[in-house]
Amino acid sequence: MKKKRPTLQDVADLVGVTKMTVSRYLKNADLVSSPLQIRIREALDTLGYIPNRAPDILSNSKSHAIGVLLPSLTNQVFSEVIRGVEGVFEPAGYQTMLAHYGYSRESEEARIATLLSYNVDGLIISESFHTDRVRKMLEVAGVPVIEIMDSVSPPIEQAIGIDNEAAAYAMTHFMIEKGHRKVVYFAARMDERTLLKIKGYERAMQDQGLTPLCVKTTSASSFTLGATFLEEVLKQQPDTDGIFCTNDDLAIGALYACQKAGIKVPEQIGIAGFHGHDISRAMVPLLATVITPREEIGRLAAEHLLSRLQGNPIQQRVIDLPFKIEAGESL
Amino acid sequence: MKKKRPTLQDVADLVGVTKMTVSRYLKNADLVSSPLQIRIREALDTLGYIPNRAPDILSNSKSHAIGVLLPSLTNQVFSEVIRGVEGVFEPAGYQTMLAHYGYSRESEEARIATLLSYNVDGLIISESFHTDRVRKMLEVAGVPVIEIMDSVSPPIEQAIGIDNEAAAYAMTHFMIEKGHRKVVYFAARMDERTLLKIKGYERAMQDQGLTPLCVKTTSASSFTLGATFLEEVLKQQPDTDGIFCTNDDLAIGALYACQKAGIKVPEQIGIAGFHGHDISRAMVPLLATVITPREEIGRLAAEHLLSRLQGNPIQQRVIDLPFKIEAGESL
DNA sequence: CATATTATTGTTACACGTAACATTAACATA
DNA sequence: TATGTTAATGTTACGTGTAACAATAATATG
Repeated sequence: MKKKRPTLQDVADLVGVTKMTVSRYLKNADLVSSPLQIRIREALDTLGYIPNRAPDILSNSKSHAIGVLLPSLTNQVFSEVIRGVEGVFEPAGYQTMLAHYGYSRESEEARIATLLSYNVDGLIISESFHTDRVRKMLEVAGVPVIEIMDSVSPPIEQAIGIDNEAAAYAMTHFMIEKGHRKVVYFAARMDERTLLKIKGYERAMQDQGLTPLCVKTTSASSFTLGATFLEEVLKQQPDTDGIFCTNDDLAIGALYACQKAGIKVPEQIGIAGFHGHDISRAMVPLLATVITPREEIGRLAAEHLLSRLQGNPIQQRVIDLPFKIEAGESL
Repeated sequence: MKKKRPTLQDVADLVGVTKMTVSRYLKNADLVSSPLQIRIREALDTLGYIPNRAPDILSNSKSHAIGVLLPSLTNQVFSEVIRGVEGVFEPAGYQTMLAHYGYSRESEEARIATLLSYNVDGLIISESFHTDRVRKMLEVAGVPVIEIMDSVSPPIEQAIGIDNEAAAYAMTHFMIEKGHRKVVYFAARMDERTLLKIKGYERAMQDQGLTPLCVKTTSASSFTLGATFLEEVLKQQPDTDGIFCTNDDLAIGALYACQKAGIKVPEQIGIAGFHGHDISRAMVPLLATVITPREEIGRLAAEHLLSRLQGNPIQQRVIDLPFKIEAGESL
């Protein structure tokens, strides 16, 4: 009953040639004679032929699809990474298959297997620690892989990102320079990058003889969470005079909570975030934050992957991109 | 040189059975004898076998992949839609292929063709107007299609969304009720949904005997744009006492600009946004906005698509979800 | 013990576009 | 006219997992 969609053979039959001739037309119209070009074009139109990549993928395993595996698709950070990736791959004629693993290693394994089962030509993934099973899969699959977000070393093949630990160290140091002493760190999610940032923060505090203090949760960050954390800290450590948050969301939440509570920022408490989203750079007061090159990470990852798909060798194993300390008005 | 990744045949050879037996094991381990189960498991492990969906897609054209086509992948609205979709399809064992078309119809055609060339089992798309070519493609492909975002009528098959025009009408009406008379509309992008909202706004103004005024641009919205628009309007229409923005970004940008310029919100100017993102519901003052069920749209679209993939008929052609007027503190 | 039944594994064919090679037709040149 | 060259189209084979059917072995039943 449900007629299947037309194949090349159907088109060829309508024209009265073999499917190979139609295939040639599709690849490059000038490979067939001009009268045939017209008739084939008409037949394609009449039947509404839609190309089918499956047989080609099967016989030469080039899918022209690349897999992008991220912890989350909603987090704004990763949205911007995706924009960077798509900006390169879409014009290059590659289809991106996005997957997310919700920060779970098990899920990461399953997602990579799925992407590979669709014969993606390359992978962009976003953690630097991987289980042995994942490493084996990537090796066996033999597709180029790029790890993004942290400039981790040594990478499986190639890594592109920032030095999260150094970035957190720098911002903490900057806050101390600005006169904040009792600086508390607000952490959420507790993923790999957050752990690195905590390390940087703690090191910076200790280097100045100060005592680090971390408020943590494994759940996702949000504006509300920033506010909740602030209340908690003010209750337990009323002399806190600085808050460094693992991302802008927490920072903005904390800042609004201060405004509501009548606490002056930055006079009474200095607040800093991480990433430098648009909102942080438009709000009043401007948020102090670490500006990270999220879109560029995506763009570069895609460009390097593309280069390797074109047969070029790895150019640079680790690409460490610069971050920037934005002073804002909240410190 | 580059050893290709192992096939079922390689695994079968190692065990000393036919690939059919291994295929059975993969589908349901109990279909093969227990001693074989162990040996197959070992062989799979040794070789690091990765399933290959291509042949199956080719022979029965069920890919267990669904295509999601959105105007933009970075816009927070669509991020949340994606979350809703993935929340359903991921546990159901479907891989989503995301694509975006940057609000261009040409690109929409190309992207749909690409998704179909990978034999997606179903499509979620996000415009209600489509070219004839697109309609033909969808018809020929014979896969279930769901249109999301606006509760448009009549849909190709099924549409899920909100009534954008009614929502804009309701908010405009609410602003007028609150005493704002010279309400200006800030529009960006000028996509289908924005046009509907403008229509609702204009109708509401006219119904109250007021003159609608729209500030427009085809470029993307941003916080900065909201600020720019505000300056412009204050120069040209200094007696403006209300601003209704096509999304929260513009509204927040305008609100911050007011704060910087010393204009009191809502006393001098009332400001309203659209969508009700987290930030709008956390900021000071709370933004008046239309709360839209973005994630639910994604979730419902996925659930209905899944139901149809399981062979069920269309249950309801148009699903019109409720929006909510959030009064906030900015009106 | 013979036949029926079930459990387990094997065989064959298929999906469809394209690379590689083969053929035919058309034209040019000596 | 015979041979060489090019242009245009055709033929064949291939990739890999699985449905459908076939065959065999093992067990049960009368």
